[in-house]
Amino acid sequence: MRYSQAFIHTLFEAPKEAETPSHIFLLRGSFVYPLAAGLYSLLPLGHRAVEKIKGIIREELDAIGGMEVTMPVVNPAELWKKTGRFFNIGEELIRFKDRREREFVLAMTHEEVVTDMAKQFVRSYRDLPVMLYQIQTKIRDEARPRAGLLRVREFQMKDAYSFHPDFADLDVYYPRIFNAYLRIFARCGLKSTPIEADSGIMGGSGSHEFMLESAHGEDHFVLCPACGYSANTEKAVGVKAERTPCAEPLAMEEVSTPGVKTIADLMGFFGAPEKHFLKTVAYIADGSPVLAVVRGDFNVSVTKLAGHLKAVHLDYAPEKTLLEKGLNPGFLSPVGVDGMRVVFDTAITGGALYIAGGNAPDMHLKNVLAGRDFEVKERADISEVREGDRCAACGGAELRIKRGIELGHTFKLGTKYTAADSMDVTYLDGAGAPNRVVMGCYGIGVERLLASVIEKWHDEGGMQFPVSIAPYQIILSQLGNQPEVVAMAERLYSKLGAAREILYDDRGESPGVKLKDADLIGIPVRLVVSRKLEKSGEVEIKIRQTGEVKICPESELEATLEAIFKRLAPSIENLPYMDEG
RNA sequence: CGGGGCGUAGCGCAGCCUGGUAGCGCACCUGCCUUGGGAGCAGGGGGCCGUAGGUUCAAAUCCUAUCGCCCCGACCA
Repeated sequence: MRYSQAFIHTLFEAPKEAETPSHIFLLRGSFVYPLAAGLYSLLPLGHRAVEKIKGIIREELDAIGGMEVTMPVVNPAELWKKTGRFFNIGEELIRFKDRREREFVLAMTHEEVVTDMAKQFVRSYRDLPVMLYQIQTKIRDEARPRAGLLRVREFQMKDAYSFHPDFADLDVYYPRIFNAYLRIFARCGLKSTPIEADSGIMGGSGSHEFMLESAHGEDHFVLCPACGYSANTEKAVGVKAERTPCAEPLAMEEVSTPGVKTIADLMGFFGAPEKHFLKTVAYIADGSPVLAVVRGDFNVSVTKLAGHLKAVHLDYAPEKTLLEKGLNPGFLSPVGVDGMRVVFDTAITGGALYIAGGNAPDMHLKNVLAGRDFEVKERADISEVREGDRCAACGGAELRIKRGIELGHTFKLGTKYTAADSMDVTYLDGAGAPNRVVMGCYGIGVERLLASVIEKWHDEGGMQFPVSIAPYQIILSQLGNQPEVVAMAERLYSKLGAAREILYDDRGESPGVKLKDADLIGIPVRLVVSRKLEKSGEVEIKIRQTGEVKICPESELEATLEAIFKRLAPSIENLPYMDEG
């Protein structure tokens, strides 16, 4: 491609809304163009990079037996009502009616549609297992799109679905997709960290998120530096240091605390550390109020609490509801609560005295003792791990909390969508008996992956693409418009263009502009021809990621490039592969 | 949805407080010149000042409403 003919319009200055590196460089480099909040057009450079990523995904999924399909974005609401998601999902799911008043949704994933296909065509155990995938537009009306392509409302997602005769077969298949994911990210130049994720009813090792460690990530995960245990913060389990029981339990007493509500205020008021308090938070779980009690130095994990309660909807209880129940926000307490479900965190043990709310305005209770002043009927791990908690897996090291971008998610779905009360998908086994189909689902956000690569691979001057997903492998910068220089550039362009994708900067711009643009758009290998080099029959080769520069005789150029590209190709060796049995 | 910030040319900004012919840099167009790190000279095109009301002889500027965008938080099947 000749730059002079290309639809590439780089910006000297970034639009002020851009703050994260990937957002800034995608805009400046003419990769994307914003249409509205969270909605972007992919310009030619961005489009090409995304197509490269999709190519890698296709290769890896085809290699483990996947078959690509295409499914509609507009889905009949009826299908989504069958699985319950029409009702369970909030405003993120766009619903509308067509001209005949029939209800539809815009698909945010395709479990319903693909399961409907499976229901139609999977009849026999001979049809299983099977894996179908699609790379298509998904629509989610996100509350807050942000950071360019990292979180958007319309995006391409690779979604894969596997169907199995039973759980054992899914367990056998799962490592293959897990390993394919590791290869996909590695081939895009990223080191991904698979972490245990919340898998709801499935439990165990049923779900993994593949994280890229990044300061601009919006997710947090826990990592044990000693044993390698890693998990989503919401799900991660840590060892909670217990408080030592007091020798002589003092009697509970009321303390007037006008306007003192938060743990921080209370610490000041009582002159006691965080862990001496009980933090009581009121939720509404599927319509019923629930109190969650954790120690003052912990926070409630909504995920763990919802999992424990088996609740679909879990929200903070509105102040109004609390007052109706005779509860006072800011002074909540497990003491003296009747007729309401109260869940205690496992950190709250007997023997130690606590300071709790008084369940009355402007009042707290001192010297509260579990078992004496309130009953602990229900105990569960409902608190979030903290940086520095000890690892529950190896018992030794202190857990670290990292920020990251979720690149992909693998999930043993089980029978959530194939169950009788959902879409009811069965097949006949060898004995002619009906059996329930078991599913797995596996997603990757394609544009987010592009943005993640830039988050990882950039410097002050711009992007530094891995050769595997760069929109062009080579940029040929012609510096000087002397006939000999032009002739040499043209010669190289046609000769190298046969084997590589090459962007030939033939513009009449000054050298500074051309070189800055080459850096900005991050093409991995830059070739320069100039008057000086032309005279000696040489070409300059610069590698964008490393900054290495070498001068190469034109006659040796192809062999030299061959070696360079071989060296630059991302490796898929030594990844934390799962045993495929 | 809560908190904060911003809407003036494609991009970055000034002008607004104190109302009076809409400006600067980059980009773009023409010509000359120039080719190793965002060159030079000369000429030029482009804006209902987000939108709608109001105040006023007069509104980018003051008032009201509304829409949009960004950041932090909540939320994220």
